[in-house]
Amino acid sequence: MEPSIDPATPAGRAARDGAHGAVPSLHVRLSDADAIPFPTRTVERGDALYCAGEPLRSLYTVQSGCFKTVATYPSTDDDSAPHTQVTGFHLANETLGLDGVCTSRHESDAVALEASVVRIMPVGILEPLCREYAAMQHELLAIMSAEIVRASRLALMLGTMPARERVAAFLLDFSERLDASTSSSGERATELLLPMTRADIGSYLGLELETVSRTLSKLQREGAIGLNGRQVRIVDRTMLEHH
Amino acid sequence: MEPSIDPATPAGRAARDGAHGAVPSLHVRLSDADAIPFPTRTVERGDALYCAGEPLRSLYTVQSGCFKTVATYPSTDDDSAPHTQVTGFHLANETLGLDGVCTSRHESDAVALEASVVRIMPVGILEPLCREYAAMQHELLAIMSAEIVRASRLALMLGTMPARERVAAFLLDFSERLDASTSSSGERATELLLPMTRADIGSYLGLELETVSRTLSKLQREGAIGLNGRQVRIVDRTMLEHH
DNA sequence: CGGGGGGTTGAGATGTCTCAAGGGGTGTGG
DNA sequence: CCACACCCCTTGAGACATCTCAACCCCCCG
Repeated sequence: MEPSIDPATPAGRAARDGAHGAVPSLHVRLSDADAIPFPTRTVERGDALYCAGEPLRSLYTVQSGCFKTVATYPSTDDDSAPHTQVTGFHLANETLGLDGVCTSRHESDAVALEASVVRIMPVGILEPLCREYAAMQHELLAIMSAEIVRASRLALMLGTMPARERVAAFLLDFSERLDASTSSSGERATELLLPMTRADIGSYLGLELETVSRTLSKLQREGAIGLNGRQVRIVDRTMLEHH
Repeated sequence: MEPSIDPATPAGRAARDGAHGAVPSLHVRLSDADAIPFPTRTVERGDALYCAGEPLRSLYTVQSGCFKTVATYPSTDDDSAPHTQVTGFHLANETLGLDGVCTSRHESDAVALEASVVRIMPVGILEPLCREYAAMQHELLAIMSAEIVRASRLALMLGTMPARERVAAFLLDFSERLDASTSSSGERATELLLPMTRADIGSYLGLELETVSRTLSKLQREGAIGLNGRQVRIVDRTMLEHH
């Protein structure tokens, strides 16, 4: 029995083409909802949009700003500190709360990394709406599916890549999504202002903050990026992509 | 027909019950589809149910047997070997293909680890059906959400746990799901017959197969498990859970 | 001015990987 | 029926990446 995963099949290539070089991303906007007058809410930097365990009332689309989602996981029951990890960063036009649908409770905390605005889409309204409009239902399913893919890619990255590649992939992905969020489609952002700390990045990438810092410094020394605190300039994109 | 997300629906409960302490899991059955005469298909051990890149025609529910899903990811474009990883194992009553909805193409390969039977649910039928029946729509959303949670937990595990905890969590999760799949609810399976190789486990857990082997051996020496090739007996559950 | 959060960098500890050898099983062809 | 090949698993020893601990800096804010 040979599982025979053929990386050269047309099918395999097609799948990868959509993936780009970088990692997760693939957030999608619930565009059909644009026409609907959902209310918005402002969240200050450091405040939680929702917390793990709270009943799920709504899904949220980021209008402006940036969030991190943080999952907490008991340290296999008792004793010491529970495992905790940043499971994602969410920029404008991306949707938050999808992981809570299954249990009707939020599975993670969503914390604003800067002053942000979200559009509130109550699930009690969203579901009937989706039953009415096929396109909308399909889009919701697509968004959820994309989130599955995003999480799987994160897992793949955490399972297979060394620190350098993880950080590089993170930067590339972030720049792409920054571009997508400003809808200045075409070229990608080359000047990034990271709204999160090194510790956040490390948590997301499965690294210690020192490792993140060191890796960024090394990328700078090698001329791949410019670095000034949270200001990052992507100097040599191919250097980040190829290895 | 209950439009809102109700934590007390059978689907909701099923989803939560699967969560438990261990890691991923959280597969749910599309129970409402039981009444519908979807066709089935038999897949021989080692054969692919679908491959990455293929257009998404159907979702599949495992009737019997076991699958692994394998994601391939180009090594940041060119040069050497592409990253590849087992992103999940799927037992009876669990649903396959969810990650393909967003792109209408499968994102990974699904390979049978033993002779298996699946129920085929064409998306072209499933979506209209869900528009008709609120409960079914909700259940599909819940399943997809559960898959997001599962993938996030895997990422969390890969990002934060040492080898020993990963292997222990894997065994506990597998035993729980084995129990769930045989619907002998209540107590959990204590005697496991793993259908996958050490390499598969390692790929899934972000470890080398040698590390998996060593870790299993150590767990055996310490009296937490009994080990005989792919036959695993869980001797001391708390030893696996608590650190 | 003092304190605290965030960031950088160094040096040693350590867990996992890598490379290598060897031991069963099982299927197949002589 | 044996022999061989192949896959899977186990175990060892050294290499290496990342973690851990620690010191220090900067900046902002009270």
